[in-house]
Amino acid sequence: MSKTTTITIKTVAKKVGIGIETIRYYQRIGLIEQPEKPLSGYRVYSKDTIARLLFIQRAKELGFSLAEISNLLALGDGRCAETRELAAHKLEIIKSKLHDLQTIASTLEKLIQSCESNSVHQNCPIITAITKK
Amino acid sequence: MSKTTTITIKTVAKKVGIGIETIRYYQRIGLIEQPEKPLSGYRVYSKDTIARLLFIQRAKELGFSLAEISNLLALGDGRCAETRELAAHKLEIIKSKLHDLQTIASTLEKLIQSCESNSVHQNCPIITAITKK
DNA sequence: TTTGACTCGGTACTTAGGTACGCACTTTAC
DNA sequence: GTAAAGTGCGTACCTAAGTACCGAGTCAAA
Repeated sequence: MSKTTTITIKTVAKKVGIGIETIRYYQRIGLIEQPEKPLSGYRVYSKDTIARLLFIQRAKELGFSLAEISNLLALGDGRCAETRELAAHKLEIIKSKLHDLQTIASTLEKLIQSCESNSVHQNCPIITAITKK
Repeated sequence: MSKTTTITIKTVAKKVGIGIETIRYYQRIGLIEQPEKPLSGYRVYSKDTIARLLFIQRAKELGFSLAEISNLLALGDGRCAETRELAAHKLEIIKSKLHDLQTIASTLEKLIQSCESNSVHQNCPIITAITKK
């Protein structure tokens, strides 16, 4: 009496929370496999595919690119050191980006402040600062 | 007796520190103007163009997109409040990105640590964590 | 059985910011 | 005066991660 839904691509998309086109795209670039196509009819997906897609989603949230995720998946569960290497490298890049953004934010903050304390309507300090650095 | 170099596109590129193709690209998208072309010969650039390009470079360093820089340039020096608005909006976006990256960095850091204290060769904690979140 | 929803497969388009190429000219250096 | 270097212009290509669209086939419900 259980609803044995055949898992079509739409079901997968819903479960994972992505679009059908995205799944097809991942298939095109080889990030996930396409299930065999029955002689006639629609392709049927497995729970493994859903799990893999969920993995991909979470890795994306951690800032990994699809290419990097592909590597992570290829490494799998058994090569801890290499996985750690990948993660550490990613962390370095993220830290460097963080640093850059912090510099940018504090510069912008200063510019905005100087602008706020500017009563003259002419000669915007922000523009001046960018111009004359 | 002074070296009156005609400012050709290559001169501009060198002074600003960008490629010729980039200058042409900026012309294509209307970010900078193309000087009139003499009936025969090469286009001659002005110091204003160089200044404008330097402005663009610095604004880019502050995280502004070319579209935003276009707005900044259109606002010019006289509309301080609007410029400040643009900058403040940018700052908000950058702060939000900063926050996201910080979250990502600390998650990654934890994962890497758990991986380092893992003596077993099987079941990489990083993969496990991404899988089971 | 027919209609509407779904799927397949392929191709094209999107954004942002360039980069590259090819051909015909022009300018400069020797 | 001739060769090399530089320029103009147009077009195509690049990355990343999708998104959109099309025609033809398929499935499910009424």
